[in-house]
This record gives sequence, C-alpha cells and structure tokens, in this order.
Amino acid sequence: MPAIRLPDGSVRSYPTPITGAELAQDIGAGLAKAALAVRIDGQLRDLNSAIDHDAEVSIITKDSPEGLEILRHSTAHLLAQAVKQLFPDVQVTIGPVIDNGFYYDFAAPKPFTPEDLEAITARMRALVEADLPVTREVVSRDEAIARFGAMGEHYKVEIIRDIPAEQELSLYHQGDFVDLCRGPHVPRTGVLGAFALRSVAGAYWRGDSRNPMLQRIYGTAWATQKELDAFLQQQAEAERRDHRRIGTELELFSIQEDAGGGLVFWHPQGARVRRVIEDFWRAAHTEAGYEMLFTPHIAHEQLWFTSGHKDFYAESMFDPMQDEGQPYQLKPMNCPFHILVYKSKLRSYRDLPIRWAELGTVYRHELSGALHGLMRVRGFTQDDAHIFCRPDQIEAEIAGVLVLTRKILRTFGFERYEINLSTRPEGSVGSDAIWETATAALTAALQHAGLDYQVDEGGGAFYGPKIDLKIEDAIGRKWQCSTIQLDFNLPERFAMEYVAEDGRRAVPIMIHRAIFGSVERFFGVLIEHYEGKFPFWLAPTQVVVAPISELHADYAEAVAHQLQAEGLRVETDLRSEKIGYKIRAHTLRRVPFLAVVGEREKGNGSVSLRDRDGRDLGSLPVATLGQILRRLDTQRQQGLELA
RNA sequence: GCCGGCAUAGCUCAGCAGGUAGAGCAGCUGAUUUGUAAUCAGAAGGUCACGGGUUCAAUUCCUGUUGCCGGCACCA
Repeated sequence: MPAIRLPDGSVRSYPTPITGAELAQDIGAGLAKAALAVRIDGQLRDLNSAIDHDAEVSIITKDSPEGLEILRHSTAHLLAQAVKQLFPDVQVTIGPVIDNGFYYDFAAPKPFTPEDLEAITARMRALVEADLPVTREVVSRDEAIARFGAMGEHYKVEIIRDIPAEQELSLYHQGDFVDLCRGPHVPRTGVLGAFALRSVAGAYWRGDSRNPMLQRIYGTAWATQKELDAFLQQQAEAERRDHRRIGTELELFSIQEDAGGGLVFWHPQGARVRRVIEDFWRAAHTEAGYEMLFTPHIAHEQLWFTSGHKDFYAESMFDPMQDEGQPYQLKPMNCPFHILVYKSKLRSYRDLPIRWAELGTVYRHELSGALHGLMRVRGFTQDDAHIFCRPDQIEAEIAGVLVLTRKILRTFGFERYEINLSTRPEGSVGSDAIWETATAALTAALQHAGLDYQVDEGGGAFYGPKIDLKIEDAIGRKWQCSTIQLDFNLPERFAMEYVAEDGRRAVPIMIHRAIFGSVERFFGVLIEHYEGKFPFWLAPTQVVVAPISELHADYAEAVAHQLQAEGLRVETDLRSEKIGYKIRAHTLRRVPFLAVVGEREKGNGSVSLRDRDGRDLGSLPVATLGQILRRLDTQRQQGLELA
C-alpha cells in the first residue's frame, strides 16, 4: 500500500502498487500526457515501472533537464532502429546523449551518405508515427550475450562482457528493435519528434585510434519544434560568425595551399588589427613590470634534449634541419630561450622576481586533420612570459598575473571566465613540499582575487600545478586562452640558480604564462566574438570619408588627412559611385564610421557621420569629429557611442 | 594521422551519360556627378588543385599527391 510523496509535499496513498503512468494520470490528464519517466527515491525509472512501496516520486516531463536527456537518448534509439531497418547488415554499438543532442555509432560495411541520412530521417518519422510502445526487459548476462550473438551484434556482446557482473542488464524493445540499455526511456516512440540528423563522421571504436573506425551519426533533439528551430538558428548564427569566412571577406588573413596548411598570412587589414593588439599588450606588460625579450626561431637540437622536449614533445615538433653537420630544431616553445638568458649571468635573490615577456613565434607539427582556420595552426605567436621567482614570491606573482590577465581580457570585452585549478598528477616531478607550497599559493591568489574556480584534481602537468582560464564570447561559447603554469622541472633540468640571502645557491621557481595563448587563435576568437565588427580601437579601417561627387573629392581628402594626423586609420572612397553604393560597401566591411561629405559639409567644414549599424549621427565639425574619435580610440571603448 | 565528403574565374556557385566551360558579385574601361545599404554599358578574366593512367578525345572515369570541410584521435 504505497504512500507517495510528490515534489509539492502532498502525499497520495494507493491500495495496490501503481505505475508511474497511472500515478501521472491520477494527478492530471495534462501531466499524464507530458510524462516521460518517473523519479522514485531519486532514481530515474521508466514511466510504467511499478511503485510498490512508500516513496518520494516525481514525474519527469521533457521540460526538465532529465526529461530532455531521456528524450535525446530515446531519439538515439529511434535512429538505431531506423538504421537497422534500412541497413540490416549494420551493427549497432553505443548511442549516448551529448550537449544539444545525441549520436549513435554504427559498424557499417559502407559509410552513410547525406542521402542515407534523409532516408533514415524519413524512417524515424514513420516510426514516430507508428507510436510503438517502448518496453523494458531484464535479462541474465548469458542470455543477453546469446541473444546479441545470435543477432550478429558483436560489439554489443563485447560491451556486455565489460559490464560488471553484479549489474542488472536490461533490454529495451520498440517494435522489431532491441537494444541493450540501462534506460530509462520514453514510454512510446510517438512522444519523440523535434529532432534532426546533422552529420555523419568517422569515430574510433571506444575512442582509441588503434581500433576500427565506426560511422557516427550526430543528431539533435528538443522538447519542442520551437526549441529545435531556435537551436538550428543559433547554429546558423555561429556559422555567420565563422572567422574563416569573415577573415576572407574582410581580407584579414589567409592560409595558402602553396605554403602549406596551418601557416597564417596576415593581410594588411588583419595586420593592422594585430599591430594594435600587440602594441596594447606590450604597453600593458611594461606597465606591469615586464621586460621584453626577442629570441631566435631555431636552436641546436641539443638544447631540446636538455629541456626534455625531445623526450616528451617530439611528436609535436618539426624534424630538425641540418647545417654544417649540426642539427638545428625549430622551436615549439620559447621557454628554453628565456632560461638561457637567465643563465647568462649569476642572479641574486635581489633580482627576483624577473618577468620576461616575448611575442614569440613557435612552430608545432600539428596533425593535418587537427588544423582549423586560425584556431589550430602550425605556426603561431605566443604572448609568452616567464617569471622567475623565489618560493615566497609565488602568490604575489600569480596574483599579479591574474590582475594583468583580467585587465587585458576586459579590454576586449571578455568579462566572464571559467577558471580551473589543476593539481598534482601521478608521476610528477618536484618535492611534496614544493607542490604544497605552490598549490596553496595558487589557491590563495585565486581566493584573494575573489574569483570562482573549479579544482581539477590531478589535472596538472607533470612539472607543476596550473590555472587555466576560459573566456566566454558574445554568444556564450567558451574558449581556452589564458594559462598560468608553475614549472619545477625546467629549472632543475637547466640547473638554474640564484644566490640566496644566506649565500647558498637556490633553484628559482619558474612560471609560464600566456594571456592570449596564441595571437592567431585569439584573433580568430575576436573575429567570432565581434562577428567581424571590431570595436573602434581595433578596427582595421576606422573611418571612410566618402564624397557625394567628384566635386567634393578634394575636401574628402583634406578631411581624411586631418583625421590621419590624429593617428586614426582612415580611407577615402573617391569612386564615381552613388553614396548609397559606398554606404553599402563599407557597411558590409564593418567599417565603424562613414563620413559623408557633399556641398553642405564642404561649405561649413563638417562631415555627415553615420555608423555601421545604420545610425545617422548628424553633422559634426571635422575638428570635433577628430577629438571624439581620438577619445573612442584611446579609451578602447567597446561600442560606437560618441558621448 | 584515421573515416567520409569536397576542390571549376579574386569571392559565391552552375555545368559536363567523356567532345577543352557559364552566372552573379568583385576587379578593369567608359558613360554618369550622384545626399545615406547596390547607376548603366562594355571588355576582360580559367593549365576546371597538382601528377600519372584509361581513351581517338579527360574538367568529367580510375589512381596518387596536396589542400580544405565535418568528425574521431591528438593538443606533455
């Protein structure tokens, strides 16, 4: 005689065991219709599982996160059912829920084509239409193996063999389809519907590149068609922001087949932006007590044996080149060079902390399949810096890095971060004492800065703990850029030292840190973050002066010169085109301001100003415009408001 | 690196059961002298990614390479 307590605190008693579906029906017809599953004493179960004891029960609908997950999982099963019907010789493997959707991996003799996806989608819709009941069956391990073995589902058999013996095995049936699954699932296929298959791709069995490659079909599923449409629209939005497309359109950069993949060419418009970014970076670092270094791009291979890169990082390095019988190595990192500068003379404890920064271009042999626009390249410039300090200075230095990092990121409009503190992993170098000191210092610095962070236990590098920072862009995507890493390894390997207060030699602590990470990648993130609409201070071309007709060309040039004299990046558009044409052209280029000059403006020394969002900012004297724009530029304002 | 797809003018894309190609935009020339998101006209622009093969004939079919796209794996 179960007494059931509902989430609102009310209790319902029933004379006999009752299923989740019956309970929902008893509460209300609307709920019964929306119900997908039940939670019984915290356990998610199928809707038609029986409740035979006193319990806390809630009905799960697709409006809850759990409900949506079940919906997606059941849609993955629906996909598998459709595939099995259309391609009987395909074996099923796994079909989990992921962010925004699901996938299902199949061992298919022939890869799926886009046309196959359409056919599969159509079959899925038919199966929804058929409204098949979804039922659960508990089976013994031997029986499960026998059944899937008989069906020729060898991957399933392998999965079953790996499931711990004590765990109950359940099968889910819907029509002719049966799958091994923990569940829970929706009660009927008819409740599914707001889904779309998105792509097909290869994926290794069990994620191991030594295993055979399976065919993975990705899909997305939502509670309502409206949410599905919104999601697809958001995907389209992300596509519109694609830095590769915008980069070509705005002539910011290119990657040339003739030169090779992953090697970036900065065109004049992109190079202007980079220059502004780098100038700002240098100024901010100088202000924060850093000195700038320049170091070579190659060095004797031996240096990389000393650093350990040849042992631990060889796969990511280009092969050495020979010169006069000596092997030279293109650098994948800057740190050994900064260490050599440190070691060029004896250092005192009084010299510490030493902060050295370099926009250092490095080359890494990324696998060809990993390359992606500016986000993953083979040659890139790190905004690198190394701090050498005493153990007692760690906390203050980390705090300083955090302040500088936030200051710089905020200037680009990044205010929200996700921060991870990664602690000591297995098999790491360095003493217990130094790991404790360092980890405590990192923690203290984060706490004093009032920053929220998550601890990734054992997620540190073998050479030291680290803080990683992900920035959130304008449409909520997260990008890993900044990193602060302590290093107990390299100072030992290079036998770095300083003379301590007591006259003994001590080993300095080394901190690696980057704020942008890679200038190329950060630029790519900026393009997507701004959708190519750079704030005024970053815009490659800040103003275009466009005359109404040739009669005003001289005046337009005079205005442009005057603004250039203020240090602004100005162009004129003297083409024999109507003003509407020029407006359209420069608006599409995302130039922040267009200064239109005609008879009126020429007459009174003004311009008619308009911004790229189509706002008419009225008429302004040229001198006033110069002042206003100068201020926008130096203040690095995000928006284009003139006030 | 692996699986699949793709590669045609500067860009976006048509086309070709095998008979050496076409549009829009951009660029160029000319006309127009323009008032807030596309003025008109003309000419030009291609080793159909690159190499090999099949064929009387290859941009088209086969094959290798390179690059790109979507994933996977990788990113101490």
